[in-house]
Amino acid sequence: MYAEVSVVGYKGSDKRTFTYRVAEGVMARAGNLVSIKFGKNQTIGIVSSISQAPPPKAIKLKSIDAVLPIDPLPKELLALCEWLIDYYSAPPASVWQLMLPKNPTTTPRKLFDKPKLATKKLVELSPAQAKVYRDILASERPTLLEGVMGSGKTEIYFHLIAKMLAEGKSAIMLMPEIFLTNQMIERAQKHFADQLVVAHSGLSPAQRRAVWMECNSKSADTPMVVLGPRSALFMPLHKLGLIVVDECHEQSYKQDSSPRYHAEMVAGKLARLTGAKLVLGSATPSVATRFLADAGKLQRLSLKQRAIASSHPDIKIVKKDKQSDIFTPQLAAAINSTLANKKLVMLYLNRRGTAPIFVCNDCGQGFECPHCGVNLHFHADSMRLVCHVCGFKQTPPAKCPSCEGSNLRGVGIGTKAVAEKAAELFAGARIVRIDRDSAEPKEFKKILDSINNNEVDIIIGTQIIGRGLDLENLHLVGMVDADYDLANIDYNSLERAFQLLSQTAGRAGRRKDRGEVIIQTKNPDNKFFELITNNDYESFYQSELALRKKYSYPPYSYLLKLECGFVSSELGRQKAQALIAKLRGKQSITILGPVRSHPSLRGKKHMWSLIIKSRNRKILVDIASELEPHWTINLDPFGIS
DNA sequence: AGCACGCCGACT
DNA sequence: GTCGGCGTGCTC
Repeated sequence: MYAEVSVVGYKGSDKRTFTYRVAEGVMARAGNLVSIKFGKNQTIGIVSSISQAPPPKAIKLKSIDAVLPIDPLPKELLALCEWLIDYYSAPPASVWQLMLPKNPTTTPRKLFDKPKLATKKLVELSPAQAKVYRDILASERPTLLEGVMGSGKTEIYFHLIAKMLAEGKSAIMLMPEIFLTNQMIERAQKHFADQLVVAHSGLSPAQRRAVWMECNSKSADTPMVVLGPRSALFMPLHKLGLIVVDECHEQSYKQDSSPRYHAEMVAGKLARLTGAKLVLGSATPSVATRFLADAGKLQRLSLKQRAIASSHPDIKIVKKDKQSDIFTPQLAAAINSTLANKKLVMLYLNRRGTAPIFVCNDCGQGFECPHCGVNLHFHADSMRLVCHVCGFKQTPPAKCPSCEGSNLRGVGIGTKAVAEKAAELFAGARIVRIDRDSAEPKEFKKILDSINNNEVDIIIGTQIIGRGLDLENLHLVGMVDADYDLANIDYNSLERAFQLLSQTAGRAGRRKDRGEVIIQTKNPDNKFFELITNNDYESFYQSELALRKKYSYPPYSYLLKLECGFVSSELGRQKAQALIAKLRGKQSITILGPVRSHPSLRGKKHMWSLIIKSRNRKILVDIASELEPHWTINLDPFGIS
């Protein structure tokens, strides 16, 4: 007997399976994991099929060494992986690795104590929630659920999950990593107790393996709930009844290493393969997702009012001119009065460090990361120039290396500059800064605790504070420089800005207290701010969609982003030109580039990229599948730069 | 991923 | 010459 085996240790893209001999007496079935030799390495394979006939070409075959004592994987999941390889033109092994834990052979010790909670009864749904719940269950189509923060989406998810469990079916609930907080996990644990499995990034490899094994071995008989980030889609569940993708517009649902999949799309495919219900939830769905609903592919439901009565915050747009300080008088006054009322202030600026640029004032000489080619940011507290891509650090030189002048300085502002200035202006206020520089997991928890213990007056941070933090006492949100979010560097910048600013603004005010938001900008007349002020997603969507149509960007076209890198920059440019020449004359595509990538260096390699646009996705997939191996393939990239 | 092979420019 | 860095191809 012969087995077609997907080899996890194979990094190429041209072959999908390898044929192995199955020795007499070895029981191998499709879906089994097997231990095999590949080249000189011992690796793991997944049996995709078994056949009696030897392969047509005479090749020396190796034998399967052992069938691992693990139940065969769900066949829908194997089909999903096959689909993923085709749909994203991804290296097969990268897809198999998604599905398998690091070392599936080792038997786990007992790793964690499952909470023995009596299952807490679910809160009864309001009439509006109950209608949404019924419509989701009644519809053949997947659902796009539009609802602002606090509108009670989570309760609906929980009711749907409970219903599935009662029917003997499992559920997957995806959230962006940043929303997967202790609070959320505890809430889910209270309701689902030992039926719940959480797959967050804090798990050790051994715990991850235990969770994986539990899903694969138990879920055929005992339904389970998996709560996790995008990778949770690949948990081996045998009877799947429901997939929820919460905050489905979040960028982190697109994986930026191979396989470059989007969890929204993959969830859709898995739902079709398994017959599971699919719910996509967001207050600000991506233009692409909302467009699918308009096209009739999704049922659109919405939860208009917040479950907890409170109104949309009062949003003021304040003009900032070239001379303005970090804080306009209006923002400074609002901060002072908020502090006087013992309420919390949140200041948002989507840029870390003290200054994003460090230059010689005499000759304009800048400083770039030797590994990435991006400009280094200045951090005044540590007196370092830091690369925000790879973390490279250097001490700023005392003299300009080009003209020997000593007028070196930072230009522009980041969160550290805001924190410094705030400490000066609002003496006595207790200030914390939250961004990637301060948000090491344990550090982050400490900061959160101090906020919850009312030991903080002003929180300063990047987008992490707009998304992750849910604070009762928060009254004022100040956006220090909204123009940075609007800087038009990509076709989807506005969409991202709308999501970020409306989400961050939504943090202000709770219950009786109507929140206050002050947005500082040099262009207060920009129509965009009117839409933010009125929380008008619908108008934003319509105007953005018109732009996409005019310039033929998604959802009116598909994109393929290609990247290559060589030690010689010239060689990369030549390879790109050669590819363009080869594609010249091909129908229904537009090629943009080649341009130097951003970041332009990856170690010693100079990176070049191209964008290929088409209204026909299949054309792009075909182009991708015929490329030389030095190209990295990114279908449906998040932006073109 | 690793490893072998072959190409090419640099240097004794 | 030949050494080493770099790019490519191969693994049932």
